[in-house]
Amino acid sequence: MRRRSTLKEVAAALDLSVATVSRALGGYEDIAAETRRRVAEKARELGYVPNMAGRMLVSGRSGFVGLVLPIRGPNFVDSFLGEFVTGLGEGLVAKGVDLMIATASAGQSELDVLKHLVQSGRADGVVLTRIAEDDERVKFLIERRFPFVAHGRIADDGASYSWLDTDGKGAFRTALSRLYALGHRHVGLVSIEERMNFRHDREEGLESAAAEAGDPAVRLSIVRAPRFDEAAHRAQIRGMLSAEDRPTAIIGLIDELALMVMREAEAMGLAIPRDLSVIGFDNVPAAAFATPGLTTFDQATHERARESAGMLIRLIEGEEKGPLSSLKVPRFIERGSHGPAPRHARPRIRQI
Amino acid sequence: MRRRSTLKEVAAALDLSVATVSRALGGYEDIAAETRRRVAEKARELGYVPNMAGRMLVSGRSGFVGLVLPIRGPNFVDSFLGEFVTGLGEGLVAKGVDLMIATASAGQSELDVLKHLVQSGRADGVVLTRIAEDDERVKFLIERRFPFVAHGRIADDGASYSWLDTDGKGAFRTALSRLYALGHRHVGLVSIEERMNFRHDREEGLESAAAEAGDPAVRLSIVRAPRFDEAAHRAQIRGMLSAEDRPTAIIGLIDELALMVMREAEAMGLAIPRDLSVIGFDNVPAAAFATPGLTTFDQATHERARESAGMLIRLIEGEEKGPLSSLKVPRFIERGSHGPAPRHARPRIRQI
DNA sequence: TGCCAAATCTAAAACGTTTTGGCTGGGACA
DNA sequence: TGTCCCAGCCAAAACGTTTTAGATTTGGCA
Repeated sequence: MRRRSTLKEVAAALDLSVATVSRALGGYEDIAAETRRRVAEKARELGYVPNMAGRMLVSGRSGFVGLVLPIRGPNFVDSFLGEFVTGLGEGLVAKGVDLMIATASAGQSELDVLKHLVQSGRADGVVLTRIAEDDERVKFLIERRFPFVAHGRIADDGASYSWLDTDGKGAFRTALSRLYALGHRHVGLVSIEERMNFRHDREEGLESAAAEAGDPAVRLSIVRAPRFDEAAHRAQIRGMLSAEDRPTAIIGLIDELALMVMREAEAMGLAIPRDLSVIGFDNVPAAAFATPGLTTFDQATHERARESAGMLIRLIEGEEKGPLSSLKVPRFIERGSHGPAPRHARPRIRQI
Repeated sequence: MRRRSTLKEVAAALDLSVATVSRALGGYEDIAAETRRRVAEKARELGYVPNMAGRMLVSGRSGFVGLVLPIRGPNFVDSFLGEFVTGLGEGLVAKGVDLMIATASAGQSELDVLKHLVQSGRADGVVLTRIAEDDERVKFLIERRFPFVAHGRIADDGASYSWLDTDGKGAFRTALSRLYALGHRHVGLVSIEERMNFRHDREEGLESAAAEAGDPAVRLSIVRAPRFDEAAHRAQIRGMLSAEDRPTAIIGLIDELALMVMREAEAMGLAIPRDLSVIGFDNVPAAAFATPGLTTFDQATHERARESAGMLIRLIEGEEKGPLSSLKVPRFIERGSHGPAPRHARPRIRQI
């Protein structure tokens, strides 16, 4: 088993100086091509791998990009985050940057973790997910002039920092207009309580589309419960479905909620899409697999994550001065969970 | 916004030497208590945060532990891995160690990524998940004498490296004997094709328990499909359920598969648990939420991950010489998805 | 032959920390 | 009074790299 060797050792083996070896490996032009070749060969032979610490020390960069996992639990790494992390990792590794994942330990807030990350210099830039309306992490980073990319915008000003986002507003407008065209007039939305940006965005899309329909018959019913409180969500869904004038279509803020609607509806004896149309957002794997398949929107999380990696690296390298941004329109995936509004008498709800 | 300051600056501000400041902050006894106090105060005042690179360089440690994400996709970060990552992160941060996540980019194997991680010195130790039978990563790390902890054992020798694992064998024995006691004689298993350790372990448990029942009526039907090939799994499940002499109980190697069984069974008009008992493994959130709730085993992934963090750190610090190991028995979570075998499907033979 | 520019290489400094092996001054002790 | 010890502090080296400013060599040309 060969020990890791250093520049000094490679230099000694070739009777060159450390500086020459360093520059040769760096591909500098002021080193003769032949020398570069010899150095490269010897380095390989000795199993030379640059020491990060040495490099970091002089460059002032850590070669890491940080991601702070949100604190919710116990399984807050949902399929979105999982996909995001892998996409990010792939995008970074392609540029020779590594990804560090920071988690909060008991008693630490997400902001504390972020501060530690930034101040210790363990990361050269960070990626933020799940931007809240008026997010304190964003404020901190901007004030600190620390490179970051946010997955999601802040409600008001989108100009002062770099972000990339999905057009949830547009997506939910699309959803409503499709449903409207299919005859639905009363549409439900199962949403969350947290003041997240994407929630705001999507709800706004739904509301604006409803208003623009110019049809007094159009009606929206919105219920909200804390993000991970399944019991509360279920209760609200049941309440919505067992109301005398229940919606003929229900949209889930995210697939998870839409799938919950489907299951509750089925448990109550409603057939989908005959008695109820359901639309989600995210296109999680389970959405394709549900019966019927869940109609939803795909935001290509994996690709967006790769893209944010590239964006962040450009920011860190200082290649770009101004903030970057990118808004992508999610793809509408039509499966079997939505259809024409039921014409006639509604089936009796099975009491549970 | 205050710039990060260095030891030198703190030293200058107090008219002390860098060495003294370093030792004072390190809490060494050969620095007067009063001096230590003054140093600590000034360091706080100046916002001193130790520079990792400097520290790494002299200590030879990076302060990182690595985890290589398995390559499968697109969403290979399932709920197990998500929970594992957060648990690991929490366990590490408590010790001042950070977690780096390495992903493979196109064309790289998981082993390549691991090698890079180890050779570049970016991590002081690694955690391995999803151990295959005869895992090449394990071999590499052992040969290299690189500290690591595996979540899962290698089939043959469990002595030569550190691991922690769940007693899947015991769990599946439990599952079978419970089902047997409830009158089930023909039990199905929906498994995967990959030669993973946990698969081997659990299947063995089932088979040994079946053999030990000493009842010729006991019969096992096992089907296997590639881990992420949902279509294949569904087809196999349907095949199993539509057979003339279908099992009265089906066990899923993991909850995901068990839930799939439940959905397919319901789609085929079978009531659970009246017509079919289903048992899973993992206790994913969806298991509690399914109707009826899925009976399953809980391996407390989060806590196990924390534990592996502690184990790995002890290994890195060199506090422990010999390999460490820990085998935990998963908790049997009885929900509504299993019950007595249907009478008509099979004559009662005898109670155990 | 002498000079100059280009090509190639190098010494040394710098990055921020920890650790080693002292140094210093004062009190205890003979 | 001289010697020794000890608490408290420090200078310098070391870790491995990159970069800067220069040194050396080579060959062309007058």
